[in-house]
Amino acid sequence: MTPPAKRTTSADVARAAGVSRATVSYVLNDRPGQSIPEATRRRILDVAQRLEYRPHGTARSLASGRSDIVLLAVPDLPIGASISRFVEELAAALAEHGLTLVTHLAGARGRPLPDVCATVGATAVIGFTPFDPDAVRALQRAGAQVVLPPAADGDAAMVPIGRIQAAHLIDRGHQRLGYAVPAHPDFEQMAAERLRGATDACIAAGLAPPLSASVGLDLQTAGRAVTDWIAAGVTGVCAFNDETAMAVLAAAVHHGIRVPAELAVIGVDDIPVAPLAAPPLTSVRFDLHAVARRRVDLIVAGLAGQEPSPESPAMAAVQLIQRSST
Amino acid sequence: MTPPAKRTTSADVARAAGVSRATVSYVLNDRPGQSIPEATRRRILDVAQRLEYRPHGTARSLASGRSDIVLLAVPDLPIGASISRFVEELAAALAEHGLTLVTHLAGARGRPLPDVCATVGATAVIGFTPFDPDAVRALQRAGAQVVLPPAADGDAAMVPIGRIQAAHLIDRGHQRLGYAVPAHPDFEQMAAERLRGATDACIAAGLAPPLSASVGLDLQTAGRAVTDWIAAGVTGVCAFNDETAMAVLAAAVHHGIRVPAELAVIGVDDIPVAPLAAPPLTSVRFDLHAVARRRVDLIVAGLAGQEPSPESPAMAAVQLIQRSST
DNA sequence: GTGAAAGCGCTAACAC
DNA sequence: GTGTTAGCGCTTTCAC
Repeated sequence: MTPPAKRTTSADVARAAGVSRATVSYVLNDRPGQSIPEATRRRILDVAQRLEYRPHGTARSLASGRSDIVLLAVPDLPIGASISRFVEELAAALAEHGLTLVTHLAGARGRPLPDVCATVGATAVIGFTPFDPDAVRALQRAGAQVVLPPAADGDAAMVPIGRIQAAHLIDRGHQRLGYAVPAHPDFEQMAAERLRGATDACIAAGLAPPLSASVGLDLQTAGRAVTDWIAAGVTGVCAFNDETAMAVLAAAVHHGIRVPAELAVIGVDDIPVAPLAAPPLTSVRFDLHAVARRRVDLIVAGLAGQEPSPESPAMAAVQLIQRSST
Repeated sequence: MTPPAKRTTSADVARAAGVSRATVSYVLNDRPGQSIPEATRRRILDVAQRLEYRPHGTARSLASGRSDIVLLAVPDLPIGASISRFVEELAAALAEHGLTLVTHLAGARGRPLPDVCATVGATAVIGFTPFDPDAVRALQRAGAQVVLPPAADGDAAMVPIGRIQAAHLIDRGHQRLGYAVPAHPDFEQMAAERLRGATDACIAAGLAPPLSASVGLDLQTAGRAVTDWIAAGVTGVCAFNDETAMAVLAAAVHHGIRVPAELAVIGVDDIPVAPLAAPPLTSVRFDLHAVARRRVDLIVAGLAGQEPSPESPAMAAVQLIQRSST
């Protein structure tokens, strides 16, 4: 039969160390202002280690009200590997504050986010795209103390990406730009932000805004976009992401259009296969580390009761990876 | 100031419905053998809905011992979009059983898995690659009642993939096969399983086992592998995954080797950009849905106290997506 | 059929 | 400094 595998409880530790459970609690959470003799302290820590004691998070959070669990809601998008880098950064940064990150994939057939939030007892919920006020309210009622991004804010971080892309092409002499928006409707909002960045760059350079076109991951739609662009005199295209960029690339090659001579293409994310494209794809990569830290700061501040936070709007450090597609 | 946002508690529902908390609990969990009048039942359900009552998972699991939370441990690998499809299937299948799935990305800088398990109070833990006995024990002590895959078992599901790949190439007349193992060390185990499948297929067809070579996501290593293969008379290559396959493809093109005429290549996963490769990449896609259901069955059985489960070894339904790289 | 009461493992006042 | 005590929100036996 399955071993019931009794967990080690805080009482076990207390007994083995010859102190009370309260003392154990104090030591393990090293609460300040409880001058406990170093000897006792060490003994308790020792015993806990030896017994492989692991605080029962469930009980702890019930008692304390806090849970130290942060829930990351990932939209059900065909997101690539870049997201896992972000998640990892986030988890690491949160861990430094004693917070535990778990992820929930939003998919329609799974459970609704507020349910998940209530089930795991998350203290904070982080999303990729901003939550609307109703969603925020629902999450709060489900126990979340902090919900990010709060309003239509966070996506401001997307703007610089488009700007960098366009600026790069403009730098290289392109005067008429195209923008490839992915066909997937869920990307719409994000794409609009990035396009805005590209538009800003064009206007700042005295050029016309980019000619945007919808591009799916197939030669059909990509081909149509490419011919339209060429017809309009576009010589450089910013793609929403690398997948879309690769579709543009493939379509250009398919139509006998030389890249980058006749059409330059730049993506976003620097996915693993980007260097393997023909020609290798120029891409833009943003500093997930910085973004993650920023998010974590906001959470920690929020949990500590401070309102939103002082400053720092969109400090997404964006890095350009130049390859031969531009 | 931030609204404290008092949660609706089961007591609130009880009061509003004019019954006791016990009754509310019975109705909401519809426990059998508690013949409760349909009228009361409906009233309680109604009130709960109206009050947006959401059971406090934390308290519930503390009281009941169960938690209905399943933790998926995702290895920190450059896994692509296929994983998110799998996660989604899993979440949906679990939801049907009232179980909630959350994911933890394993990364070294995050918190150790047993800690996460204890913190969220997971009832079951699912991994991608088998856990060794020590890990299983640690997770059990952290509160997990079921841990999958238990031993070096689950990966048997990988074998058919390699088999199908090789069989496809053999079918198309290839007599000498190559196998592209990814350079990333963490894929080693999985790759070995898939290679085993490919080897099986070769032997069954009276051919020599595939010539395996390590291929990173760069032209360097891929190029070396390709020239080695060509020198050895290899005409068809099974790649561990699509990324690796695309590296092989790119290297072949770079070396002026025609695909598929001189070298055919087949990948795994059918990632979004696979059709965009030059030439479009033949791939193998497995039925995540079936795999997910299988996993869920094992979990539900395990949670119900039944041991491992009756049968069904490796029923991964594998589907071939034929494109022009083979 | 429904309610009262005893905890689940832990934290946090408050006494000693 | 350390132990005692009262819950956190819920489930679950056991009376009514």
